[in-house]
Amino acid sequence: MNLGLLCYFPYRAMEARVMAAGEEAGFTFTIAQGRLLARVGPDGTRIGDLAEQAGVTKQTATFLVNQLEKAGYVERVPDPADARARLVRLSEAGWAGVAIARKVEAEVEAEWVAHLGEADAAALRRALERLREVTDPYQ
Amino acid sequence: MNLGLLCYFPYRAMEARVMAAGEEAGFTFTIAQGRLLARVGPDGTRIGDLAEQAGVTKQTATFLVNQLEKAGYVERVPDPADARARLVRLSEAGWAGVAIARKVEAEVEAEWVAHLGEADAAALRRALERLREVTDPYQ
DNA sequence: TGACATAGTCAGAGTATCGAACCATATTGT
DNA sequence: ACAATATGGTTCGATACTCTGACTATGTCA
Repeated sequence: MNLGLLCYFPYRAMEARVMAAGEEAGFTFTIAQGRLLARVGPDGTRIGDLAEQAGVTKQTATFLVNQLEKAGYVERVPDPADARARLVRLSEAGWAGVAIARKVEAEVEAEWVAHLGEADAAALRRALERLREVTDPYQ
Repeated sequence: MNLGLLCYFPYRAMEARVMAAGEEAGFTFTIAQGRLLARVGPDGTRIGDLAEQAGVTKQTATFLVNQLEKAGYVERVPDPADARARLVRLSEAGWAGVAIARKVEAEVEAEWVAHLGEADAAALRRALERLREVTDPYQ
């Protein structure tokens, strides 16, 4: 079993738990929409940056942000730093969704830490952060 | 940054490298097809098991296996243990594709080990394997 | 033997994704 | 200054993926 695939299980489990909690709480966004929504920063994020971080093309990100905007989770505002760009920002409903996601993420992570033990969990985090240096071209 | 998301970067990087190598070598399967192909065991695997491991429904797996079968990467054979079931088995071309994937996986993993150091990489693997116990319902 | 469960497929519809082409604004070189 | 080029984003068209629901065939169990 290669390390990449071993990384897949926690990732998938976390995403499934977060999505289930979102649905439970009445949020209607899809997985693909959620992946973008979770990456919108506190002061807004450009479409292109969302696309890079989520691993999709700009076109796909545009499409998904359109859905999220129609559903009322985000809004587009001009980017004061560049007239070509627009910032995607969370609406109140978007913030509520992200808040639930963060809460569930913390819960799941606590379960994992309990399973691994504090020390091993901390080591895991450090190793993953270092691995990110060579696996995330957009960090 | 939550642990689930930290797991996403290596997973995505590994998949991208493997897919790129496959394309380079003239293989034509898509990402979704590749995810199934990579999970076909040496003696064949049932559609339902492929679906569970890849995280899609049986219907989707049926669809993807149809594509893979048309493309000549797999074949369906009766499961001697259960007349309802059929085993998906790799064809010669399928084996060739998987062989390349395994080779690239090993190369990428070697890069990661070089970056992390032997000891930390081994610890990472152990932690991920233990995490799998609570995040992979189908192990 | 009948009721129920399981493995797989088919059909239909919705969602996601990409490549190509395009517009508007920035940046760069001369 | 200004042409050439790069960048951020969008639209369009085509394709791939995925799901739900309904169905057949076989297995299991009381």
